[in-house]
Amino acid sequence: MKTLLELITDIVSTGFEQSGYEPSYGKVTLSNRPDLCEFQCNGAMSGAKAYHKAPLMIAQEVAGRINGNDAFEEVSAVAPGFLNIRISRGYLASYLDQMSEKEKFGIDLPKSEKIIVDYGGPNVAKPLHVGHLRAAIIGESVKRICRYLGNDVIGDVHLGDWGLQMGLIITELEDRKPGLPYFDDSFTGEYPKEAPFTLSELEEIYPAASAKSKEEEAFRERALEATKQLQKGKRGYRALWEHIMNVSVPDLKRNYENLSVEFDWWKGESSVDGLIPGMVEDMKKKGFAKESEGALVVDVAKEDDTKEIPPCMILKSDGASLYTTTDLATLLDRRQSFDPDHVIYVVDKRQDMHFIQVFRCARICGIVREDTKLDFLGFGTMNGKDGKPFKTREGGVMRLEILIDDIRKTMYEKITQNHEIDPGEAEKISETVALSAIKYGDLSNQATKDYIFDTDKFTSFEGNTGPYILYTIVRIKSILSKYAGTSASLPQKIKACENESEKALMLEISKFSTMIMSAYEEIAPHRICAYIYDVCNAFNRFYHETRILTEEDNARKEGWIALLVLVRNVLETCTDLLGFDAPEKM
RNA sequence: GUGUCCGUAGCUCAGCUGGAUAGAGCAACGGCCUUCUAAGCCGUGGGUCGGGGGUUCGAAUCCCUUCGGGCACACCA
Repeated sequence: MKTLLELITDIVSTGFEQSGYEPSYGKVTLSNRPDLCEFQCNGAMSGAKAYHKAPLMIAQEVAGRINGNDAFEEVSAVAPGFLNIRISRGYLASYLDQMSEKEKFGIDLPKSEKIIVDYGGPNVAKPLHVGHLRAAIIGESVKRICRYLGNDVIGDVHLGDWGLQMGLIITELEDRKPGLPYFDDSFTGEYPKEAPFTLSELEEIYPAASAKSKEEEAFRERALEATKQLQKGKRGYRALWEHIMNVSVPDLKRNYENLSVEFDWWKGESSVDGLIPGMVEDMKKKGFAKESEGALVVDVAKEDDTKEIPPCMILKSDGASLYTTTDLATLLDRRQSFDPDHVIYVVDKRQDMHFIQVFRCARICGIVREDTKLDFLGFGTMNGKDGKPFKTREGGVMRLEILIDDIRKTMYEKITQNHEIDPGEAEKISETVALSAIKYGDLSNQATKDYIFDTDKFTSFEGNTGPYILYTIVRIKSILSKYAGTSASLPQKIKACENESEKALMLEISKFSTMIMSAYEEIAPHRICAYIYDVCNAFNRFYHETRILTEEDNARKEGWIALLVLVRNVLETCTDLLGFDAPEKM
């Protein structure tokens, strides 16, 4: 069904047309002066020049023509040429009625596409830290939004499991436990099933090895060689790699589950290793890849570049593959197994150069279809209150688990402070609310910008926060469940509103379809946050001045309940798209 | 150095496909609970939209320039 803006635009456009003007001048937008009107049309001013007429005259002409329309309460022409519109209560109510009857509130689904959202990007053998938080939160929301709009969507975690970090771990392990059969080239038996390390050992080995490689050139050389040997299929290294995966991946899964982040594919760089030789051969054969300074590269520069774009490196001079190689092979794999129309990467914005190169190279070499859309949603850094990258108090990297746990504890304290509540229940609720605090705090900012992670702000129940949103939903649910206790079924029919706060709430709700389309087209979850915040404010105002359950006029009461059902459904749909839920009470 | 993103209230952020008086929240101050969750609502104060120029009837928004900051610039990922 059409959006409210489209419906009104149709009427106003007809008004322009009937008055002898181009109908496209009838485009209606939300008013930026809510004190004067709800909708406005500026077409008379844009058209004034073309018709050599005073804008106000045009506006008056059109206003006269459409003023009687029963969609409008009032249409007025105002200097210098604004067309100010107030919508009629009956028309608004019937629009909301249709919203509540229709699937997905009556949005017109775009043409369905096959989409892959590539987010997460954790490295195995390394604990998730705050740097992974944004990818997970934003990517999950983007995935859900795409899916809601009727697309066939795959979320791929795209593990970092094939690069130098694996070589570093293997080399460090060899130094620590040289007796292991994995390092004995003459060993031909079966390797042990049990991993020669625990998760916490593994998590300690990587940073140690990483630090060592920066200080000892020889160690780094060995790690690079080990990486290459692993990729070439050295038996003992592959067996070790399996162990690393088996120890690390379940832990990653558990962590993502705690964040309500769910991947359809747990593929990684290693998954596409087999595709690399053929892909490279093909690039060479077709003449796209050539040798440069010992390495194999594809020139991706364009004439109109405003700066130099370095060639895309496919193989290092030692013959090993790297980040770009696996990303290209991944695109190839995706084409073969899923053939997506659109791939969206949710990755730190510092990697934009990498993706410019990969995208160009993929097109030049024909790895993706010509019409496949490739998008890079680069997100900004999560900073601490000091405006610098988020760190622990000691200055180290903050583990994700610790961060989440801290927020949960804060939430638990707040919840138990305010109410008498069963500790077990408080525990569950604080988990739910903490997740909303973290996710909303992130998503309410534009993804592309850096933002400040402020625990005090995010966990507050006041202002534009997750807990405030949940609190509002809980209020609505509370009324509805009380009403359900006294009545067999919830009424569906929304009545024309009587007071201003009710109309304001209905107007906010009516913006859903416009909002969801722009959130989708712009890949911008923060649009949803801004929308539900407005809806919540409008609801709380309405709530404050309306006694719903004690209303004696039954018809009026039922209309309100029907409205509340719609508001709740819209809000819960939105929070689900953001990746969190509301509890029944809090 | 080159490129790129950003600069809006004391703080954190919206608004940017050009429209009327630039919006929220926090913080400060003042009101509102015998009644559906006061974790709420209502109100007050707070701004040369970094500076300068231009396009336009109209610019926070588009263009140029300048200052300040973040980030990236082939053998890590």
